[in-house]
Amino acid sequence: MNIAKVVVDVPASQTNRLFDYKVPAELVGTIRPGMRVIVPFGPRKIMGFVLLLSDRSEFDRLKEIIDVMDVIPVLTDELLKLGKWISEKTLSFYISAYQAMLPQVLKAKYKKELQRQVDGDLPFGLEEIFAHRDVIPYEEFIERQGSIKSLQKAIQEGLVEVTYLVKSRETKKLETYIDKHKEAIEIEEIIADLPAQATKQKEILTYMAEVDEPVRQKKLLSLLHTTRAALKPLIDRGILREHKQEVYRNPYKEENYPRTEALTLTEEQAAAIDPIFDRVEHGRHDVFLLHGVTGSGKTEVYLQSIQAVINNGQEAIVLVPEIALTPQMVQRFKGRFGSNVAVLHSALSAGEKFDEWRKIQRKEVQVVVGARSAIFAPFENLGIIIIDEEHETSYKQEDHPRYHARDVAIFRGEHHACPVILGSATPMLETYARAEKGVYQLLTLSKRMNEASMPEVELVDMRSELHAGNRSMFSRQLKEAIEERLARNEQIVLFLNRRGYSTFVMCRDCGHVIECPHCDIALTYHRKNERLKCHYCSHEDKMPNQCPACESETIRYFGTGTQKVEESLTELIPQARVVRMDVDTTRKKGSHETLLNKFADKQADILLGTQMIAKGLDFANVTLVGVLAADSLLHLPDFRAAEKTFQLLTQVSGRAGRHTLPGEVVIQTYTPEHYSVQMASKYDYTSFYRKEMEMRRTFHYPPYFFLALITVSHPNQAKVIEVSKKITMLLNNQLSRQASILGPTPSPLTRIKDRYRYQSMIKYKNEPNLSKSIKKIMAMFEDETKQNELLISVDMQPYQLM
DNA sequence: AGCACGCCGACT
DNA sequence: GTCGGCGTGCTC
Repeated sequence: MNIAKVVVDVPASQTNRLFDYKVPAELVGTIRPGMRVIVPFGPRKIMGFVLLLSDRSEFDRLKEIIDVMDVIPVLTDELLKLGKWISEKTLSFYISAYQAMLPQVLKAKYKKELQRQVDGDLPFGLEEIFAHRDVIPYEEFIERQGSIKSLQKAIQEGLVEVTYLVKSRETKKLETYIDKHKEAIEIEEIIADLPAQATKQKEILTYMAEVDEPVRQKKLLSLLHTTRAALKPLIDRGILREHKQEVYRNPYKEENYPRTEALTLTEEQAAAIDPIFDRVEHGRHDVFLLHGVTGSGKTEVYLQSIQAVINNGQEAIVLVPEIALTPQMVQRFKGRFGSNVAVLHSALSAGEKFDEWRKIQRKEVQVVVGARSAIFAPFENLGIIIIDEEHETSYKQEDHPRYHARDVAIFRGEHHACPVILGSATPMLETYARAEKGVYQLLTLSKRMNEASMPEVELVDMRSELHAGNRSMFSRQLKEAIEERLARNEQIVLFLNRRGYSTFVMCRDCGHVIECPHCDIALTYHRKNERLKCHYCSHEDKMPNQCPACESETIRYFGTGTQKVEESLTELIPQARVVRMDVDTTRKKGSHETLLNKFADKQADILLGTQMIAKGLDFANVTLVGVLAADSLLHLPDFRAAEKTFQLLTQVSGRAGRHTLPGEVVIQTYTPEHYSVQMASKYDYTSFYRKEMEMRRTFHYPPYFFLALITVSHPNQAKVIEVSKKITMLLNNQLSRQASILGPTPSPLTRIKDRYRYQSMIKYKNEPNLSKSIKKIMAMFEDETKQNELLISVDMQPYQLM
């Protein structure tokens, strides 16, 4: 077994395969699959992952592995298999899939250097750049405009050599520890012999004589109110000893999390958790959809399931949407499981993430709570995988490899024969459909805990507000409700969805929105040429002067932001104290927490915000939730618009009246009759599901059809159109008649960074050869993709149609 | 992705 | 002749 099959760190189609290397004698037995190695590749040195060890190779002129970068494999056998599967599923390179499963710091860093080979000055003007140094970075040579020709000549004459370096970025945090180097009795003698004025040294020694373990230098110095100046002579004299010890960067100090106990489950919760316990106990894989209304106690079900897994000696992964991974959320897991939890969150520094990851790798924790990429936690004895808010679109990675955490979870669940729990108050249509078909097991929590009822929802028709002469963005009902709460000292959450506020065109009189006749999707307004376009099928229209439905002339496109809302709010109700939370006010680290604490401490009456306040927040004193514009998401050029609207309204409404005080929700909308608004106001998921399924069937969207999105981009628009058309044609030839190919059409974001983007969408039911066909087509453009600036990207089961 | 090699036009 | 631009093909 002295031949290693290696995936090299070169993301290109020609190198997307295994390369064989000889394992040098001194590394036989050390090198194992899943380790990173440094290998020669052409004239360079690069990093690679060992996938297999073997004793044969087709290739007879093997080079040797230069070095190994790990002591323990960074990828387990399971993750090696998983990476292969992901790259095939998402049509991405093996190397990209493996890199995506590891913390950033394990990516290799490359450096190219020039090394002087002779004494004395270098000829051809090279000495000026070397400036008597033996080694200089190649980068510097280029920066200082060194002549490549001269360099080549010098290399040929053996005066200079090019060397390549491969480094890992990982750094371990070290702390200094102080230890005794003499017996306690000896130390007492030394204390007695110290000069009278050496008080601090005496204190230090007295302290050290009494402890039996090494002490953190930092702790020692602060405890005795002294500095290293007093410590140094003791170390120099060999009485004490210092050594560096690795410590974890610990962003979540355990002491900050008061411990909590398991709560008594409601009847519904108990019924839901039983089948989960059963699968944990019997080590059987199943996917459960835990469909529970907001405030029904899904988290408690997770916590107790995890406890069972821990008792079983196994491990648990919990995925939470990035945006919901708040301190409040971390508290719930740390509070229950203490230091047995690792947290992986994008707000952590690269080093902190690495440390958390290593706790998992070394099996120092049994639970990991994190955003999407935590699904790759290198556990080897998984007992459960939980995906909270499974409908969240952030579980789909938007760049290569474009994987969905749910698919990865199910792969791992099958491998470990353990249950996968998908939890949501508003499951994705695809998920619920699978639960209905019996592919997933449905578990339902229909009631809130503490007998709290769902808040009453009032729909306000903004068209009639307008007719009544109210042109502000606050309806009379909402204003009144806010004032009522202010008078009672209760709190309010106001929700504005800024993202949706884009460019759909709506009549302010009748609420009519201009849609594409073929796609049932709002047309997008293009300011430049005053035209309306469909981003799915390329249908185009000119911007009308009057509403096609009611002939009113108040038809416009929409656009506004939270800042504007805050201004008009303080104008309307000057006594209100407002906290605004959006991307702008939460950019700084920790500001998220600061703002929420301010609201929790009742230093503010109103929490005004975007997406980020829709989820997971739990404030007992909030009795009113206002949604300023329910339609904002509804008319995005996206077939999931209705679903997203329903989900958002339901989530936001769930923020009110979660405890003893009853809650109320006011939803402002221009289309109160739309089924997603209607059903959300009644908390009627099932009816919404039926209606939306009908739409999806009619318009050939998931879950009835699968999608694949091919995006072509290039600086030259004509080129993009030409290539996209050709691809569409080729696809039409290769796919079955059941499949339909839409486009090419300009992407919603048609030009990014001076590149034009066009896309084609494939809707299909059963195309076993689709991946192969797409690969074949991409291969046809390979030459152009390389030399030109042509880019073809494929997204299987896309979420973001941009 | 880099990097070398080699072919071809342009210039000392 | 030979320098340098860029297209082509390879990396175990």
